[in-house]
Amino acid sequence: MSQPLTATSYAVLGLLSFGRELSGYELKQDADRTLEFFYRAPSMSQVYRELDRLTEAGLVKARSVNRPGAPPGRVYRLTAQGRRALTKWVESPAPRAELRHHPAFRLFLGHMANPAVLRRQLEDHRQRLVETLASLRAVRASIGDDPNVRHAALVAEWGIELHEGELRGLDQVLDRL
Amino acid sequence: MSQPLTATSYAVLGLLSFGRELSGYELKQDADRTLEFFYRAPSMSQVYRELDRLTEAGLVKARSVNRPGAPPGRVYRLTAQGRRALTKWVESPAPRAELRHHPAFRLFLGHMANPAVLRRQLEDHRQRLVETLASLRAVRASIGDDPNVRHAALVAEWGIELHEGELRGLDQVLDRL
DNA sequence: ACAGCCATGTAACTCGTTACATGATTAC
DNA sequence: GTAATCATGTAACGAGTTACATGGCTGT
Repeated sequence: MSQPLTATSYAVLGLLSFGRELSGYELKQDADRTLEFFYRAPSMSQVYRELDRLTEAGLVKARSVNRPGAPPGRVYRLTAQGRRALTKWVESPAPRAELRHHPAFRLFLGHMANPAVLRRQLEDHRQRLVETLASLRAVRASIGDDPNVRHAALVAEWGIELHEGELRGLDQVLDRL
Repeated sequence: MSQPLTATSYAVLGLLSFGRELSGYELKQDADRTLEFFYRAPSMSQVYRELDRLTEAGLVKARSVNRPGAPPGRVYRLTAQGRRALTKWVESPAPRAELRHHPAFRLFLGHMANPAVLRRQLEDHRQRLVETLASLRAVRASIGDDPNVRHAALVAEWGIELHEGELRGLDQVLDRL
């Protein structure tokens, strides 16, 4: 009996759905570069655990490789069954988006803090927001209009609007604080 | 030796920092109404576990009560030590905001889905977004300019801008899809 | 020879969840 | 009397984290 898969399992499956065979290590790097913007990138060890699980369930298949410039390892690809399972998951109703907004949490409890410290917190967050926006714009630009990653481009555009809204709101807060 | 507290512990502590004594049950309700907008509201059982932990650490204090219209129970209040601990936490650097955006995740893997099903997913999310915005505006309006909950009002305003940005981005995506 | 990256895993642990158990009070 | 709400917990589990362990390959 195979245990039920989680969103993280499908994240790994999803990264393999773009056609390239990937090692656990490469999967982690991909996750850090793409998934990170709208989901949580799993830890290295979690990636390997998911790969074991997905292999056992027959959704991915490993192949041993000896690549130049790297120690021997394994690369994974989707099986036909994995492809079907992924499609089914993508088409199943998505749970609501979850937000764990620590800086907003601090603001909510602002009556407990020194006002200058609170403002500093928000300004630090503003800096990170600006950086995130720059990364997102760089990602969007690097994609161009490659139809292969059309949806990734849309996600990037969506993320830009979302973060611009957050930045506008934050500036408003800093004004009124 | 008391175990280290988590963000959830401080959430409970934070809800008690507005001055009212609250029961575990009331804390859960408050969390669902306020925290929910920018963080995760803990489950009922988690709230009780945190209260035990915070009591043991001397950060909150319980008092037995018999209120009309309810079975006997306990209400909690912050201790001076709890107040200090909370201030220290609020003033400590906030981790970055975390997003687990399931609908964006589905869009990212849109190449695996039937286009009509994908669009439907996004339209369902749009509906929820509109509802969230309405709730946030209602919360903001109900607060008025009560200086006691000034920061909560700012969080609501911030949330409105953020979600408006997300909605704009989503409509753009739906246009281009 | 040593730093740094590529690569794979195990062990211990924490957080938080769901399911379950219990029972008082109030309104119908 | 019975359903809904208020109220408090326990037990079992799951998902994911950090810390640790291991080792090969490449460039300086």
